[in-house]
Amino acid sequence: MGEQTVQLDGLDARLIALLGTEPRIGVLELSRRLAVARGTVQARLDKLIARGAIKGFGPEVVPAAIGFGVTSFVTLEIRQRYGHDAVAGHLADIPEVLEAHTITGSGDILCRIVARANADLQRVIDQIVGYEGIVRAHTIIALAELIPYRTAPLVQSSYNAK
Amino acid sequence: MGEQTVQLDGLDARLIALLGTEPRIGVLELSRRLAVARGTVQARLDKLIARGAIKGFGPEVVPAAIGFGVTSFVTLEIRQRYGHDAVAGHLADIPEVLEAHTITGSGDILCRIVARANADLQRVIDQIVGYEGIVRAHTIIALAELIPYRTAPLVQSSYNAK
DNA sequence: ATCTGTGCTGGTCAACCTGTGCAATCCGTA
DNA sequence: TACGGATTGCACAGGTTGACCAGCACAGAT
Repeated sequence: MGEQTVQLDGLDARLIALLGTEPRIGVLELSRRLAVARGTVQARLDKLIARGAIKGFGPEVVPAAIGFGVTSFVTLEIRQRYGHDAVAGHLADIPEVLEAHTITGSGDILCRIVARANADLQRVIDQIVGYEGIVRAHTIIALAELIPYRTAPLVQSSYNAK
Repeated sequence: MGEQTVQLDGLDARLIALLGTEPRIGVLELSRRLAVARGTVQARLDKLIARGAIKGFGPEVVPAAIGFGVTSFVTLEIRQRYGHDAVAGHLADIPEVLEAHTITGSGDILCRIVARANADLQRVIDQIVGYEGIVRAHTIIALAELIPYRTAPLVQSSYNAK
């Protein structure tokens, strides 16, 4: 359940866009801005959440703002017989690992790491490769954020107009 | 303003954690769960937001749930004289580009791309490399999400206990 | 043409929450 | 000991929520 895909329409898209710009807004205010009935907004929101299109409204913590100014992408090569899951478990224990994916191509896992500074990044990477299931790590440091993570344009482009 | 770093304490961390698990919760309910006064919760939240530690409470849209099941990481090599900004502008026009960073090492820009399917990914990449400022693209496809994007463990580990 | 399910509308209701202001209290530091 | 900053408890008015309902419009099925 929830793993299906949802086809958005214009109202859904406007709703998400509006919530994106003014997140703490209420359902009533949303209905006013969108010029629809309050119940409609409630129903749409419920549906989007129920179907998994919207995961949640969690506070978006900015790592850089709480002292983790260095972002890096690390490609890991793993010892196959250990399996991805075991390695994933190891990575999950390290708070600085913000996400991890298995990937195609050279390297087996790509993960996003943050650290307080370059020297601190070294510590984190040492911690990662300290696990015997990991053979090697290739580190790429992010210098500047050209496009911060966003989904708004995607939402806008993804609905088929009524 | 907002680009400084904030030192969290235990209450901040608990507050963020609680908001993470139950995002639609109100300030009053938060204060009850944390066993502090409502005004304190409000003050803390305001401060966290004002200092940039929390960027917002936007709806977290799941690309996979609205039809974009393929995630990939693309490394771009650019023609230096065009400059990063021009390329960033081009990338920003493509909705499927969810984020982009300048990076160290081989390649100049790393970006995260989603697409409806592998064939669709080809279309998006063609669109990206169609710009003359971009020399080459190396594509890595994400097969599975071992660790979905998270900041909770980071927040937990980042405060110095009172 | 009629029926039917679905979604939207506009309205009501009681209960609750928010934003705001204020005086009192606590606590670390000068 | 005195000060400033943070926290607490309390109060108020106004707005919001969740739940409900009847009416209506529309598309598809009969």
